Amino acid sequence: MELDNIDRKILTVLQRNNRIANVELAEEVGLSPPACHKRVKRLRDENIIVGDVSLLNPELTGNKLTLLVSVEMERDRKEIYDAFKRVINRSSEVKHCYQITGNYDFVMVVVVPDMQAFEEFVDRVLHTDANIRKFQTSVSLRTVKTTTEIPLN
Amino acid sequence: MELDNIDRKILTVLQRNNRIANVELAEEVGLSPPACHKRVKRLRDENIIVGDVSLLNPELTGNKLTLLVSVEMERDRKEIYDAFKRVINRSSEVKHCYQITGNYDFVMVVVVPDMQAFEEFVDRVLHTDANIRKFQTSVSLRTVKTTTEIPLN
DNA sequence: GTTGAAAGCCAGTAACT
DNA sequence: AGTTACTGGCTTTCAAC
Repeated sequence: MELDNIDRKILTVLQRNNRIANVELAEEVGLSPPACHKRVKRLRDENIIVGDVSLLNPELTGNKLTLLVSVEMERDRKEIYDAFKRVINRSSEVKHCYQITGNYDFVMVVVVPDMQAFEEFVDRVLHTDANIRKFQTSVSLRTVKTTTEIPLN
Repeated sequence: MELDNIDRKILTVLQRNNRIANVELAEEVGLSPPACHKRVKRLRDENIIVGDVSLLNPELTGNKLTLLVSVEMERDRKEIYDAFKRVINRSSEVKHCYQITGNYDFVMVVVVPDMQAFEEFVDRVLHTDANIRKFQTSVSLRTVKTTTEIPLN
């Protein structure tokens, strides 16, 4: 599926504000409301837009600690990796997880209310997995930037 | 501001789907539509909900490369850090950036269309900053997980 | 907090270019 | 692809409880 200029305009707007009225959006991108509506529908149907969500103020939620955990597995075996991925996806503490090249195999961002909750996470997810050789944790002092926006130029 | 159980229910739903009709949301959380509507309005007014956005399929946008870059600064000076943070916030390639403890000072997730774009980013943001001692890049083979949801329990 | 009602705007469809 | 025209439904607000 190809995105033309109007699609990109639509997506740029919706990535910042998806509660905009279709009539407004239509005007911003230079289309009639139904034409705009059809495009948005198509973008959703074709899974260009995969979700529509509210973002919460992280400071107001009581989740105060952000940690970065690098993980090295024992062996580069697919089943081992897949099992680990499954656990990660079930763990609500894990905000992001990337499989990477280099000294470590995974890096993840973990958000918890406090250190005790992190220790519980470590016990539950990391210490029980025999396939993890080692992991290294850094404390995040501050989230400098985090965005859901993908630039479309 | 305190969140009660109903607020948390509302936020849990809206973090997954903010296009739900107010009537439906009201039913899910066990309120009348006007009462529910007032709460959602309050949550937005009080900046508990900080944004409402569409999420795009990262695979369909032409941004194909995700890299993790760890950065070590020359000195731990606030002005140096602040200048760096400003550059990061202006760089649309940077999706996330955390200031951390440990060997490195920052870790960031950079998304670009290709390696050439990453090299341009390195030249523009990293090589021109005399306050950066070194940086280390890992290629992300796969995004195992990424979520905007904050657990509210 | 609730119900009920009213207003207006918008989403979503239809018919057509 | 695009438009205009329509309508059913929803948001949003209000009053009264």
